[in-house]
Amino acid sequence: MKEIAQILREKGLKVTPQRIAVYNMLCNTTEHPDAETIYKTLEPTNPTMSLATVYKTLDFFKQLGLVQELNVGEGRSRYDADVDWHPHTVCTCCGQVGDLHMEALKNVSQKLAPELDFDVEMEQLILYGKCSECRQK
Amino acid sequence: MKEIAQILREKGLKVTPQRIAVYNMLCNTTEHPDAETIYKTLEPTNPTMSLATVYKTLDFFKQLGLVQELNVGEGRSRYDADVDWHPHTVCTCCGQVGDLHMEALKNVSQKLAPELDFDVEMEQLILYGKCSECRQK
DNA sequence: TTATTAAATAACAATAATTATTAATTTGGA
DNA sequence: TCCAAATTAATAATTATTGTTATTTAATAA
Repeated sequence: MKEIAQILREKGLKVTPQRIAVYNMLCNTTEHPDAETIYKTLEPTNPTMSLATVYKTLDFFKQLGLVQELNVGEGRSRYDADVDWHPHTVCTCCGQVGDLHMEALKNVSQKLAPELDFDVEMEQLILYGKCSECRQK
Repeated sequence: MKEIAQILREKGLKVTPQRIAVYNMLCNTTEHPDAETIYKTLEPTNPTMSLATVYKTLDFFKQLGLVQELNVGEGRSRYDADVDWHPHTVCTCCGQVGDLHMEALKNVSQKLAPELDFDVEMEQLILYGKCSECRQK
């Protein structure tokens, strides 16, 4: 886990308890939570934090490249502290959002970039289907 | 262009001017419009149609597999009458959303499915970057 | 052609996610 | 410790979408 305080200080940005709490929460989950979930999770330990601050902090981290925003079509954004490129899985049964780390899928488009009349900066691959738990039913 | 009236009739569903208007509008554009844009575009010719009807019609078509919903992270959904699988491009400069039709990118995940502990039903690939127009600046 | 009925629509209210505003607080440096 | 600028909490506002209901319409059969 990266030292968020240090990262912020290096960039000359202010270190606040709210930022540390949001970043640590994201680093310690694989659930790809949305803003509301992050807020609810942190509420017991950070009772004065507001939801708007969670949104602003996430936006701030996004600009810094510390978190990745993900929209799987639920009408709200999820967040991931793993900013290395990787595809995501979305279970159409239980809604679980997971990570895939497969070299074979990495930069699929980059390999085709010369053929494209498009300069790819970033790509996103989302697989919708049934997770292993839901398949067993 | 498919005959929407016939498709609806075959399935025993009602053919209404609103449904025909929405479907034809979507078939005649490559812009992947959102509900608001569809509504605004149809307003001159269908002055009594309401935005809620556009939403309901789109949802209805989605269930029927006549249109595809697409969320590229703008906080709203776009719609595409081309339901064959294809990746999408999103220009980070002008916001344009385009289609790609490349066999090489088709079913990327299906080829890897056996290795995955996940039963893929559908996949979505979005490439973010610069479109040809924006690159020339 | 008209009457019937179930489905669809328009109008509008309500909700949910997110962003904007602003006064008060806090951080990091002098 | 004090100060200035950045950040936060509280809350209002906005935007996208969905829900409700009375009215209208499409399809069918008399």
